[in-house]
Formats: sequence, structure tokens, C-alpha cells
Amino acid sequence: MTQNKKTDRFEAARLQKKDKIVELGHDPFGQRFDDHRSIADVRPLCPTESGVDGEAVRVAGRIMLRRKAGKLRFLDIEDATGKIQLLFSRGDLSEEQWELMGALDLGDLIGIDGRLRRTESGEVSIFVSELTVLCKSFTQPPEKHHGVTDVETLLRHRELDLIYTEGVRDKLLLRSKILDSVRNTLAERGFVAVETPVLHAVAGGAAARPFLTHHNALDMPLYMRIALELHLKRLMVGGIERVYELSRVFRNEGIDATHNPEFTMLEAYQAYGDYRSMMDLTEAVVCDAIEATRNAECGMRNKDVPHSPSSILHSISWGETEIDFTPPWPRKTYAELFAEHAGCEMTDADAVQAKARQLAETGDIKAEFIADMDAGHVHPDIVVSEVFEACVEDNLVGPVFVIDYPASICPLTKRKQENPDIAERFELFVHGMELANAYTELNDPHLQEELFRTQLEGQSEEDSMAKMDTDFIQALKVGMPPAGGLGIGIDRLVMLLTNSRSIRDVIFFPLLRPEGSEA
RNA sequence: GCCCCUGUAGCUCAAUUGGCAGAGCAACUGACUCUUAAUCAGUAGGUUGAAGGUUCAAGUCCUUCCGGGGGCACCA
Repeated sequence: MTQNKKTDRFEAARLQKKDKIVELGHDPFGQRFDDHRSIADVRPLCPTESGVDGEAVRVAGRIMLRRKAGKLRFLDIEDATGKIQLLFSRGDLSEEQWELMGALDLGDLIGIDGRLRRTESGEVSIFVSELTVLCKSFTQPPEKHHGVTDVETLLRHRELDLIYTEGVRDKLLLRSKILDSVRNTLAERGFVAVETPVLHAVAGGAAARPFLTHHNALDMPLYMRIALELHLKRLMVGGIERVYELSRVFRNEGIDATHNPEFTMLEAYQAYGDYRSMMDLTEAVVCDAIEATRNAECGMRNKDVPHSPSSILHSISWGETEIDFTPPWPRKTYAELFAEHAGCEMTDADAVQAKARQLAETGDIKAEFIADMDAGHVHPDIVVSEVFEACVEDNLVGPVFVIDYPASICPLTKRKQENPDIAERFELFVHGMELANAYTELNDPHLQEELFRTQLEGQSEEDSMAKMDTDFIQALKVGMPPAGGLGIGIDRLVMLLTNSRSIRDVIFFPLLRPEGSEA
């Protein structure tokens, strides 16, 4: 890196201090430090009156701020639970300890033994009796008041973001709480967590462009999975009646506020259920997660939590608005929503085409699409789908289950008994964002095989989700129970529950282009 | 892939019409035994993202490239 030369002057100063620490007989990189307590635990133990000696405590943390006042040094340190002020007094410390203190810099990790006591101004403090260096830091910390604001720096050096930007750590840890909650909800209902292959010979189960890789020994191309679906259904055939996987999938597509190339997906399958069972499950998963985030926020270091408190148990803040998730959530059919917002019946092909042209004029639908449509290259249901996306989805504030989709755009879904043109599928929308997608799973192997073939019509191979997977068809022939299946985009769920506008806010290390390539 | 915005010291930001690249924090030296973004005095710190061009003169204008952000497209 060309940066090295610039940073040298800072690193050199810290290297000298490291040598000083060694000279004084201490390890600049520290050793195991037992029996320290969390700062959050220790703070309340401080006597309320200034100048009164409290309990002897041992803590560890990173040096965040430093102030000098004559032969006194005030250091603020922070651990995973909070901050506390340390006071070093020249009069109370040995020469060796005072010199060791002088070799500290902002950003160093230290261990402290001392007594809790309030300063004259009433600040909770630890009056230090012994300092232990736990790790020397060699980089210059960001500006103490403003921190780092440059988004690129924050994303490329997420550890700095976590240390120095207020609330970032809490928000990302909230993600872990949500994941725990989702797993608990599923476990309570008897779902078994499994792991299936990430490397697929055929990337099926969704319509998305996969990442391509290669196995050397077998000399064969492999795809990173774009969905979990097909393997999980094979496990249902195998007798695992309630099964889920909560893990990473990969899609080789654009990056924006709601898309990262690798993201976390939940897929759950329930034998002998249907898409209605999955609505109940979705409500449970989301409501439990809302409760979990509330409980987590109560114990958090920073009070500027994402959500304003509300009297409604299952409600969350989203921007300036409040969304009520109290179940049951409304269920509206695709057809009625279509009629409501498009102003015509989706079965009236001519009217739908007219609406599509109208939407093209306002730019909500691409001109190219209209050209394809007029040339007869587009299935009528695709036109319906296009119009639906253009004029319905953004109006779905939600939460709302959109149910009963046109069968032709759902090749893995069971058709309604009374109407084979309609598939038993729902998508959950909240503020125009697609949060969940579920089906009554198709378990007729011959129909499935046929749909895999016919879906290809009018679509490029890579745009189709209907990729023939013969192992999967073979499994269906063994016999898969009628079942409901559910998919939830976990990153989007976390965005929703943490009031985050960008998916990057809820992923520790979102994908970025490498910086400063020499080429 | 397209359009708009953006890149100045480790960090946060200035720099008039094209006219000597500056400040705060951090660092370094010093003063101060109760500070709270401590304060005060001093020192040092720059290939203005990169390359080219216009000009007596470029952080500023032009071209290309690189990174980032936002929007569009793609994403059933």
C-alpha cells in the first residue's frame, strides 16, 4: 500500500512507546487477563458520594479518550458493555506504573485494577492502582468528536466503524438476536435445522443468475446455490417432516440498497401443511423477532435505539411511521389487488395490455417490454405480473399477504384444486418490500417435470427458474408429502426490525470492489 | 451497463472569479492534582484519488481512468 509512507510517522511514535513498555518489563501485546468484570456490571457499584472509596474492581477495555490535568490523567475506556472513566494519579502510583501509563495511546487495550470512586465533579471513576497493557494499538484513531463519516472508510474498515460509530455495534448485534429468535420460533414448532450443499451442479429453486465456480479434481463446473429449496424438499421426501435451513445464498446480480450478492435466507418446509400453515408460521417468526429486538434493546448500551417505544406490542418504527404487525395480517388475493389498483380484471387480456401501455407512457414499464408484448413474445401472465409490479407493489404498506398468484409464474407451486390457473402462493409485503414468499409445494412429479420443460418457453435459459433437476424429479417420484414451504429474506427482515434503509447497515462486510488495484 | 454527485493532512472540514494549500481534533515538546470534545503555549504533518491537457498561473477549467454514494436498468 502506498499509504504506508504516510502513516509511518504515527506508527513510529507508537513503536517507540511499545519499546518503552518492553523496557519497563511488560508485554505490549498482553496475556490472559482473568476475573475482570464488565463495565456495565461495575458502574452501578460506585458510591454515590464523591471521594468515598468503593469496591476494588478489575476491568478491561479500549482507550477512547484521554485528558490531562497536571499530574492527573483521565482515561475513558470502553468494553462490550459500556464506558467508564479511569483516574491515574501521580501521587498514588509507582514511578514504573506512571511511566507505563505514559506509554499508552488512544486505541490501546488495557486491564485495570483499582477502586470505584466518584470524582469531585461526580463522575463514576476507577482510581487506578495497577495498569496491565493488553494490546498496543499502532493506528491513529479517528477524530474524537465526529468519528469517521466517510461511508467508504466505514465499509472498508468495519472494525473502526464498530469501535467508533455510536450504535453500529448494537444494530449488528441485534441481527444476531433476530437470528436466535427465528431459530427458537422454528425449534419450538418442531422444525429441524439442517445444512445442505452450497455447491450445486444445477442452480435451481429460484430465477437468478448464479456464481460459477469449478471443481479441479472432478474437472466440472459448479454453481453457488441461489436457493435452498430443492434439497430441503428432498429431505421431506426422506422423512424429515419439518425442516429448515437458515443460511447464505448467492446471486450474481446488481448491488443496491436491498441487494447484496450473498445474503441470508430462511427456507422452512412443513409436511402435511399448505401455504396457509406458512402464513401462521410467518406471523409467528416475525412477531417473535419483534419481541426479541425489543427485549434486546432494553439491555443495550446506547439509548438511541432504533425504535420509539410503542404501546402496541407487535409494532415497529419505520422512518417516521409506525407499522402494526399485530396478527392476523390482512390477506388479499392477487386478482383483487390487481383489479383495485390497475382498474381492470387481470383475466381481461386486452385491458391489461392497454394498462401496460399506459404505464409505459409514465415510464413505470419499459418501452422494450411493450415492443416484445406487441410482437407476441410475452405470455399474458407475464404482462399481468409486470403491471402488478408497476402499480400494486409500491402501494402495499402492509403487512399484507398477497395470495393466489397466476400459476404460470409459479413453476414449483401446487395449483388450486378448483382453478388450475391459480397457484397456492403468497408473498408478504411491507412498505413495498417483498419480505417472504411461500407456496403450497407442488408434489406431482410429472407435472413438475412438465413445468420445468415448458417454463423455458419465451425466457432465456439464465433468466428461468425452471432448470431441469433430474435428481429432484426422481425424489418427487418417491413421494413427497403435501407441504407448505416458506422463504424469508433475513437481511430484509433485519432491516425492517432495525429501521435500516440499506442492506449494508445490517451486513458486517458487504461486498465492495477492491480498492487501489494496480492495474 | 447508463445518468447525477463526490474524492484536499491519520480523522472532520475550509480555500472568493483560476492567484502563496488552511483550521480543529489526533501526534510531538512543555505548563497545570478532579477533568468531561479539559484548557493554555509551541512544533511537525500535503504528489489536493491517478494520468494527461489548457494557462504566466490549476485543489479550482477540459479529457481519460480509479474508488465511493444516490438514482435508473437488471433482480419471477
